[in-house]
Amino acid sequence: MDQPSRSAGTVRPGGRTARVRAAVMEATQDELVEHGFHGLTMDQVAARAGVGKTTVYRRWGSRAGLVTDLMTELANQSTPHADTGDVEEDLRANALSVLGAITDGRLGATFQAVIAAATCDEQAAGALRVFYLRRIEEWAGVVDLAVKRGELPEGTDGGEVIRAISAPLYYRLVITREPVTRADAERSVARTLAAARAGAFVMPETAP
Amino acid sequence: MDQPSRSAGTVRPGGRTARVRAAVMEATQDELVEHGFHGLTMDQVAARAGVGKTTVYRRWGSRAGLVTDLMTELANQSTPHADTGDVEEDLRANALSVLGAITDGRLGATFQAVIAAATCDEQAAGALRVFYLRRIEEWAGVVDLAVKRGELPEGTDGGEVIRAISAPLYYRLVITREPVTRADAERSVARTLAAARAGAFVMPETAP
DNA sequence: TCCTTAATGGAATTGAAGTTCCGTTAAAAT
DNA sequence: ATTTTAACGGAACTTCAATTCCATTAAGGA
Repeated sequence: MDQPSRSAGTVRPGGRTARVRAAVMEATQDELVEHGFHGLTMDQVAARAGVGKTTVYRRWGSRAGLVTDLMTELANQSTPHADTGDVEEDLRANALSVLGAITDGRLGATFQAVIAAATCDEQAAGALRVFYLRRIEEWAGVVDLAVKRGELPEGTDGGEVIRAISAPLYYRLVITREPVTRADAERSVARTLAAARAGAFVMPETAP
Repeated sequence: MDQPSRSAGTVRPGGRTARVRAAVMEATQDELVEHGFHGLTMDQVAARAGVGKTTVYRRWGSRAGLVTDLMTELANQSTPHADTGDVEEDLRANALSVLGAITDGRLGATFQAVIAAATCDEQAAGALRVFYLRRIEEWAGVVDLAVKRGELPEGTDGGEVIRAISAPLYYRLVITREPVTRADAERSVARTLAAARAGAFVMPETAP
């Protein structure tokens, strides 16, 4: 068979190839919004994009390949962290951004699809991990700044704080499947901040 | 076709029917451990259980039906919450129990499978929600006791505390897909407790 | 013990997802 | 403008999960 394949679309990326890619990505998102990841079929995507299904298989290989590509695209659009001069405000901005990514119609459907895809595909799981670890690293900066300003204890682990902010939201989304609201986001910020101020995010020294 | 079906196996639940059920549940778990939810097929389960696949389809309807049944069985085996007289100990017991459910070979594979199933099936999602909401309600008791003992502020929301304990563990498991360790469980307890002591889990009064 | 029928299981059928074949189209180089 | 060949796309083919059919087995009541 043709490879699942990073070879197609790289040598002549102009004109037609680019149009095909755009149409397929667009169609994939539309299908995700309407049917979710489990209802996504290569056939439907191809038809909707007005493209031969051979092409979709050749360039993306599988449903997971499609959502992985979509995720990679989102990763490149990610914005730098907030910097309002106040940790609480910055963390709130982060929480609301996560809330949006989860609940927002088109974007939310895409994220939820990638999460679903990650439960059954290594490639999608990898893309998801890379996306979030980058994002965590980026936003950890607001904690470092807060420490420098003396708002939080010396040694507070920024990455862990950022994880703690979004964890309850994803818990509701994936595990208990309760609605995720703005109030949940606000509460998460308040609780994480309380713990951080109490020094619960100060990591023990590991270096000699 | 036959219904997906709650009618079969209910009128004559003795002898053969019970044996078939036990064999199928056993085989389902084995298959989940080896191939995960996405690699679970009705065919394989039937073969492994030494049972006609018609029977599996008739009684469980789909892969999601199988894992849902498994989940329901686990729900009935759930144990009462700890009561050591010390919130920290009790919450640690909860965190370690969650950790075990996630990482333990056979049990962990089953839970992860149900979580995966829930991303693409309403029935499985419902079973998952019921399971966790029950569990949360059960363990919320340790917080109520702690409040009575004066260890935590009056009005602390037990359900929210319990959710906060496990949220970071599931976040690592499902979203960033990092290994989940005992240290993560301990940290989660420490942080949640710090926030709780600071009153961050006291819910605003809603009654007049 | 015998009878009724619930429940099972082997085998054939269906159908949709995935794959391959090969001719056609159009980038990009000359 | 011409040539080369990357990339596309229609259609036939393959594969395997899901479904249906019907004969067989054995619970549970008389």
